[in-house]
Amino acid sequence: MSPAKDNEKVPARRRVPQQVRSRDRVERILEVAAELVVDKGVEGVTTRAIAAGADLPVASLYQYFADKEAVLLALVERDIAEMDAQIEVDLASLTVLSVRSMVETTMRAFVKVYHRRPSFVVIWFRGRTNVAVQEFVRAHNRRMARDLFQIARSAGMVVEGSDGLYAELAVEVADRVFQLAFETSLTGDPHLIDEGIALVTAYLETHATPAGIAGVPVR
Amino acid sequence: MSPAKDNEKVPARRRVPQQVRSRDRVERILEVAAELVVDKGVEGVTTRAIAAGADLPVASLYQYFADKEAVLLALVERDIAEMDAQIEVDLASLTVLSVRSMVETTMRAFVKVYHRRPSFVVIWFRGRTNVAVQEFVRAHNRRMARDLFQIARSAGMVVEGSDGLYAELAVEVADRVFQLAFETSLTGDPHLIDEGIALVTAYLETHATPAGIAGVPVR
Amino acid sequence: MSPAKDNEKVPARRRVPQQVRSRDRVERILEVAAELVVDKGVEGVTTRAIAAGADLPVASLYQYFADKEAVLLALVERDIAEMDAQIEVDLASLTVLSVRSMVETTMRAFVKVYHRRPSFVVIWFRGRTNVAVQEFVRAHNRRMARDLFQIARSAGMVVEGSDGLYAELAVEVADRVFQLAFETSLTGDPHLIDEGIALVTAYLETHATPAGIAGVPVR
Amino acid sequence: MSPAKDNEKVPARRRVPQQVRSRDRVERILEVAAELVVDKGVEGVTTRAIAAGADLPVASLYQYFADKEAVLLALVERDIAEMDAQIEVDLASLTVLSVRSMVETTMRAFVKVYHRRPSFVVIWFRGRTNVAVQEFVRAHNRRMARDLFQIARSAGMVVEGSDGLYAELAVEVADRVFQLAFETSLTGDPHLIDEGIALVTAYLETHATPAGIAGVPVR
DNA sequence: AATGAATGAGGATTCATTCAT
DNA sequence: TATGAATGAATCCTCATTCAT
Repeated sequence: MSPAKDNEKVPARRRVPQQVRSRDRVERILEVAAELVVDKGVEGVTTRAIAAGADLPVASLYQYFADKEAVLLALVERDIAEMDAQIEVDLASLTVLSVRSMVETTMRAFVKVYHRRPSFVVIWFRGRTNVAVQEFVRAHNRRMARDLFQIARSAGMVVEGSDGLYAELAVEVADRVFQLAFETSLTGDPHLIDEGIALVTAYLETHATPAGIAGVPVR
Repeated sequence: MSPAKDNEKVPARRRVPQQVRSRDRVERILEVAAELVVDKGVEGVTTRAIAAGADLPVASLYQYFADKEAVLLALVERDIAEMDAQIEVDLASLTVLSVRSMVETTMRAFVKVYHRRPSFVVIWFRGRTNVAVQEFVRAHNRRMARDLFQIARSAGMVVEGSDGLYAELAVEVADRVFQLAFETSLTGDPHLIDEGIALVTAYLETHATPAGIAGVPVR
Repeated sequence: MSPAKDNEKVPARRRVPQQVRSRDRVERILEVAAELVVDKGVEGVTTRAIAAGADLPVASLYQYFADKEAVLLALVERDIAEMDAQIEVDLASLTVLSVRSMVETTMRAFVKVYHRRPSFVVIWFRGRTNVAVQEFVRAHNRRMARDLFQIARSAGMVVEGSDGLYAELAVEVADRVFQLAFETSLTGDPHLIDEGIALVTAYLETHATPAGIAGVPVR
Repeated sequence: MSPAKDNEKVPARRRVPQQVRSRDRVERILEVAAELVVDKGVEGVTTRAIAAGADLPVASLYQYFADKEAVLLALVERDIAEMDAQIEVDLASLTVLSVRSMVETTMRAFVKVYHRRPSFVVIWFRGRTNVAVQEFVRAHNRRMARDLFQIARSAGMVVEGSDGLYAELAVEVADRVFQLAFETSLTGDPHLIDEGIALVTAYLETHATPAGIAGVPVR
């Protein structure tokens, strides 16, 4: 993944060595920030601490990131992209689409990435301060809800007259169930996750066709 | 300067007035803190700001509270007690107990108090930093779940073999639905609240007896 | 002069020793700031430098002054008060009031204080950044112009129909002449000062009665 | 990327285009700096801001200017040259030379350029930090005073024994009157300007011959 | 019980300039 | 000539807490 994002100042580069060094540094910064988040919480991510950890002058942070918040946002963007990829792969392996299988597959995909990316868990579930992060994840949730809803509708799983709002609420509720499950442990309470899947499934099945509940084979 | 002259006998009332003053001051501190929370967010609650608002020396705060977090905790404790009272009153007025009526009554009772106590909304739904607060509310949620579960079981609304964990999850999910509904507005998104009630009801009905779904008259 | 001003946070004190230490510190801060101004210019006055010079933690500055600008303002206020006193004394010693004697006496009084207070010279004539200082001196100039105008009018020195605006302009022009004279040297170019006195006198005499030009004995 | 292909002969014009580009860039830099000065004050002129405004790398500024102060100086030099030109033209149109007509013409010429070049007003009247600028303008003022004095003396307007110092002081005082008039408004207080002209005239007339006061026809 | 005074520790960000390429 | 990258050095200010009195 390119480190270039809107919220990062990525200097145009001319020579390969520079580029490489630049990328290294950006990655080092993100890495250190991720560690700090996990070790000391979002509040522990200070420009001083990042700079010290990455062995850089504080001023150099501002070569790569507009400000401190942009570092957290970059972290979140990276992890969200990973979630999208994981969901896509996992959904593609389904042979039967049902409300239950879609919910379970999607939610388990999230859990996989949460395990790989504990820093996301901390930033998102424990420290919702950063407005940019909040808006980014919220927008992503909406987009994801829409996409999943489209898939379900194309497969004839959704009852007539049902709009995407149910999907959005379901995604947000799932998000909060995860928050609950990961609030005290970085691995997430498995029982809570199972129950959460059941809960979201139960809710969405109230808006599903019989086929959506029974399952339709993927063509 | 006091207008008391040396040759007047000033009655030596030391105990009672002190206590009274103490209570006044504590209340003033809480009041100011609540205002600050609503106006400037949890981060806006600084010892300086509280002291200035309550017209007290900063150092005097530490006569009444161990530290800053204790002030927020006191605020939360007060509001939680109010919720318990509201729930008790509202449940007592029910003539028919059902999963739906209990869920709706309880959740609406919360909303009533949220409206009366916007500071709780801000502390709890927007600023989850304070560990003491978190543990307090979590413990309260568990206690409440247990109590409600007992009521429902006594009324024969719960299927055999069901344990209190469902109730706990339901309470926590409800909490997160409220977080969602109150995240952007202090009045709470009414549509989201309605949907949340539906969602929690649907979930709990999967563990209810037919009587629990149909309703049982209160004796 | 008490160091207490609106722009200083002066803590109420209970015991003499505290009070004394407090006053000492305020004075030490002002002293250090004055030295810094003279040595390094207004830009050289940083919170760090003051704190280092006064052997205080930076944070302690904020016990006595609201912010950095308040320190400069305190300095200026102190010096302005000294000017007022000097002017009052020197004018009181005049036996004959004339435009020339009033202008000369007043302007020379300023010069005396400029010599005693080089920090004022630097702050006012070389670094007009600080808005609070600017407004304070400007307001003082207006007040002084009004006062002098009243004295002159009471003595029958001012022609009918002349308003105080001429006095204000004269004061401001005198101020600029001083700026000129002190811009490159802290002692002020004496020739320029003499010429400035002549210039302001010439200007004001165009609004003076014959008595004002010739002089009236002080009763 | 340039659209030039390898097999096209690209004419090897190296000198002229470079020069042209160079001049363009210098002009763009000055233009941006002037805007910044007016919009954000002298303090708002940062190398970053100039570079951003001129769409140049910050480092490239140093190809054309020794340092930041040099940019301001260049701006001032340009504007001062314009003033000289304006004064020359305006004085040339006089048919009668008198102290009054010379003072008025010269001072009004300044005002004209101040209106055309608000950046000069800000740099010179509100931000006297830059030493190079200060020395340049001061030197120019002296030269101008000498020139005007020569003209006046050639025309027999100056009393015997009068030296150029009076002219210099007059110029500097005029400068300070302008500072006063333009301190709060970029258009200058017209009343103050009129009074300033009167003031300078009154002062210089104390050193003028009757012919200088009455006026001498230009040959 | 009350509080004036004091402060250590830390916060984010900006800036002019240099230099290897 | 041109410039991307890098940075040392500063900047002001805030905060929770303690402690002698």
